[in-house]
Amino acid sequence: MNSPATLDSPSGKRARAKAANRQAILEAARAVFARIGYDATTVRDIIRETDLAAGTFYNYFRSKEEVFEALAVESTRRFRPRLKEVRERATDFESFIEGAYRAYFDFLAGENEDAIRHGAPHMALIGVRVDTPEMQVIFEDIRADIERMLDRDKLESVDTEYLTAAAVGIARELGDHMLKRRPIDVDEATRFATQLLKAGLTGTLGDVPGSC
Amino acid sequence: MNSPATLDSPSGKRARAKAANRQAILEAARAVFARIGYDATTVRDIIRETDLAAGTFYNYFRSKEEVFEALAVESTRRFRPRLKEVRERATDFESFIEGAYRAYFDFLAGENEDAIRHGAPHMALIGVRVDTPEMQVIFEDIRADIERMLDRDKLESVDTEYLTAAAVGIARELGDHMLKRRPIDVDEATRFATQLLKAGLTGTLGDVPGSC
DNA sequence: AGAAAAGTTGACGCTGCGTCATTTTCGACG
DNA sequence: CGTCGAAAATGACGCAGCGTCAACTTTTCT
Repeated sequence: MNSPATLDSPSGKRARAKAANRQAILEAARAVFARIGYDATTVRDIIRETDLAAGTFYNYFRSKEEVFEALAVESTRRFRPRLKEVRERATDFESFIEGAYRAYFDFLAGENEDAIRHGAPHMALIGVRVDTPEMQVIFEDIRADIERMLDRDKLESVDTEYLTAAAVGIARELGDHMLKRRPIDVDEATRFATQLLKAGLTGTLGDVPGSC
Repeated sequence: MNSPATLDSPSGKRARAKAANRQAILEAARAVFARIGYDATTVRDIIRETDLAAGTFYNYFRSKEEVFEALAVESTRRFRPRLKEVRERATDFESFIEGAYRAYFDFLAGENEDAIRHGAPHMALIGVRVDTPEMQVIFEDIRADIERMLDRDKLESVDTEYLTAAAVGIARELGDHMLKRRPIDVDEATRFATQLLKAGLTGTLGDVPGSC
């Protein structure tokens, strides 16, 4: 009659400990990266933050780089469902773009709010500027979305890879600058990015001159 | 009757050696970064590529990070005059944007052509994605240019920081993708970026609806 | 020429890395 | 329960690269 386990904690004590250790290392790493910066951080710094021994670290990750990557993957994992929701709600190109930008800027603000609150000496942008495979998956997601939206709406004579790259570039750079302003204004950044891309696109699509 | 020195090599033997050593270290670093990647590179790897001793490295740079930064500064130093020329030739906003994008993409292709020619296992993008102070200077340059162009042309009710960020973001991301295509087509990237930003801007500026 | 200043050298002590033999913990089964 | 094998944790060890520094060499100045 004992219920076997909750959903996210596996059956045995063994497996539970394993998951907990992995998580502890990830959290410790996040903390240390934020405190002293990624470059300065050593594997020992990370493991010291947990109650594990040095050797144990290597049961979970091969290196500090791999921990970082895992953190990045974690971030993208958290972001993807948001994008999916946007995709499902979107009725046309504009609403998709707007939703996607809002989702990204909002996510970015959320991810960095701890770091910001604590003065964030370093590494405010965990998991953002990195080009992990997971990041490329998101890129392709967006590209596919854009392609679909364009098909649905109008022409498709656009270089969707470049268009996606431009959209993503705007998001990244604008996001960085948004984070530096106080108060952080997600709406403002969303409006700016959306309008720019929307207008830019109609201008690009409407290759045909005199479309008025 | 002995001519003192050429223009770029200072008077004494001492000073000349110093400049040469510094340059040797920078070139060695560039080579090693390109060959085995920035992370894997050690100060010893760099110095081994020169005929200097380990200790000598530290007479010139505090760390491998500092060498990298110096390389980045070198890159931006080489880029800035190109931007200046564009600024001087530009007659209106569009020609400036086009010139700036072309200058950047061309520069990027040039900077990476060695790495690309040699199979570029790593580190194709030296001095690009880094946010050095020098990079921020260029950002501000561009922003000032954009502001001036907008004043000259029309309104100025735009958030020029965000606009610049968007322009730069497009350049960066598009540039990355341009480098991955064969053959590398600077014209194509320039056309795409220019048209997108131009159209986006008229759409943004022309907040007034029905501008036809 | 001789002395002082500037620069180079490589050996040294130290820190952090990744491994691995040993020990501890867990869970399966009689 | 007790026993046993597998899984995981531990921390000491050898090693690699770091940054320093006292000794040495080269240049410059007078």
